[in-house]
Amino acid sequence: MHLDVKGLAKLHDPVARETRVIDLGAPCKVCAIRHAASESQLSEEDETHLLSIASNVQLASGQLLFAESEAAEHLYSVVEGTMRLYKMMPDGRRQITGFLFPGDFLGLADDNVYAYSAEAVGRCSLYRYSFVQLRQLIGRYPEMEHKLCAIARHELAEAQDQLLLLGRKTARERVASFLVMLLERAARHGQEGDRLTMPMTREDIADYLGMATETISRTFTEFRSQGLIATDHVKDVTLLDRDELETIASGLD
Amino acid sequence: MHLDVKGLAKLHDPVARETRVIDLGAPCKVCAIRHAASESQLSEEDETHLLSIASNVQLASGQLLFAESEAAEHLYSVVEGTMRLYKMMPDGRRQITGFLFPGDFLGLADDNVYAYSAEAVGRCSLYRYSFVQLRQLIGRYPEMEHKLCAIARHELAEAQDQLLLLGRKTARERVASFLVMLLERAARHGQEGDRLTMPMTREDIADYLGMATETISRTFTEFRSQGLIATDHVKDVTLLDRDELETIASGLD
DNA sequence: CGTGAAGTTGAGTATGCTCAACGGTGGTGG
DNA sequence: CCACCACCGTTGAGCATACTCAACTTCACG
Repeated sequence: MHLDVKGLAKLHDPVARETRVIDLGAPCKVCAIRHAASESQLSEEDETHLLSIASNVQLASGQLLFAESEAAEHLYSVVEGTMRLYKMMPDGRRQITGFLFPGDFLGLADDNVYAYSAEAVGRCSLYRYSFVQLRQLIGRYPEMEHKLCAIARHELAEAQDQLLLLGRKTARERVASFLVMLLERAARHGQEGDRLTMPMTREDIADYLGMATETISRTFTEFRSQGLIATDHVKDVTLLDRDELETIASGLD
Repeated sequence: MHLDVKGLAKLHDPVARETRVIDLGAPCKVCAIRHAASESQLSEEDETHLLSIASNVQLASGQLLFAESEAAEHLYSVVEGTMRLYKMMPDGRRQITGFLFPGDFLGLADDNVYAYSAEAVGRCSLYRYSFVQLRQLIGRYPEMEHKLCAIARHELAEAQDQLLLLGRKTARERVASFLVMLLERAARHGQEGDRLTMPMTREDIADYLGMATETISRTFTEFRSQGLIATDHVKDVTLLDRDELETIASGLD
């Protein structure tokens, strides 16, 4: 089905792994707090508690943050940039389980082992929280556990939507769902209008939607020729007929 | 791709919804506690706390417990029988997001709304815990929130495995994965050996693996003719070559 | 302006779906 | 207890969707 030989190369050609970690000094804190708080769903108070144990991590484009089945020692939140989470099969087939944007958390692990690998899509800045310190923090502020639980439940709901997409939707429906989802996400983060920027490659999108890159390309072209979208640049899309795209996404076309 | 017209009928033909709810009297408690505790991953102490707010629900075969996007008022755990969780598309396409067995929890909701519908595969017995009382319980025993969080994280990890299956695995790989997963589950619940019983129909399996029932059938036949499995009855399978099935499941065949 | 990666387009094909017929099985009622 | 019936499962034939392979174009970056 997908004997992607290029994938094999990727497996054995990881981008160097040293991460630039910066302990947050007082001045950095102030400007960074506002940014993170405005994006995430946490209360400002929780943000402040979390930041007290945070350090900052900078990733180069394509750099690996952690790998699947590694011991999970840190929780992360995205400050700036986009992350991709994925699982690999031994022959190089890849399934991207999610894209993360500023305010999103990653690293919640089952059995203290990461369930997926995490890589930076472009340059990326994150906060890092050690689980050890996090547990102490929860000891003092038990309601923070509830927030973590809410994050996990939210991720779970998103994963289940994706199960429906991968198991039962057609190519058109998948791409339409993807576009609508990205636009909703952008709106939730304050971006108004029908334009959106997709920082990831066609291959990333393909591996997220369970398709081949060529089919992604063809579907974009089809949508363009039907007046549903316009692409100023390859990665900048305008949703010209959002209603129709939502109809397609839900399978009613 | 999947314009299943029969599905439409199903949509409007729900099994009656009255659930038999039994408040647990003292004698019932004693025998039931042991059963639930032996199956679930919770400590006996947590079990006891939970049971103090539990009532028992009995479902007939095919009966709906709750529907997607309904207000979530109760958490449930399976005592006996099998549950299927699923999402539907407007035209009747269905994606089963999971099968649940004794000891499993269901009903953890994002935004206080169920993310999926839940139905009994055969006759089914469950415990029901109201979220209101659960919150009080957590107030007294805060570490119980941590257990709920662990359940959510575990569900999340399982959903992500399923994403890889649905997005990137072939028919053979999906069915092999399914069989191996069921056997591991049976083993975790104390069932030894290579035999397992699948209480769900081929259609259920198909909707879980993102395939057509015919392809499920054909794949079982193929596995049988290759000496990988034996089927005494349609729903009773013996895994004759578990190693090979695991190899196929992971994509190395 | 050159080079390599990313994206698009085309042609042919394979995997798994649809439609259809048939066989088995389990549950119900006579 | 047996017979019937509906549902479930299996098998076959043909086909559609989306994949593979390949060539070409565009874009980003030095």
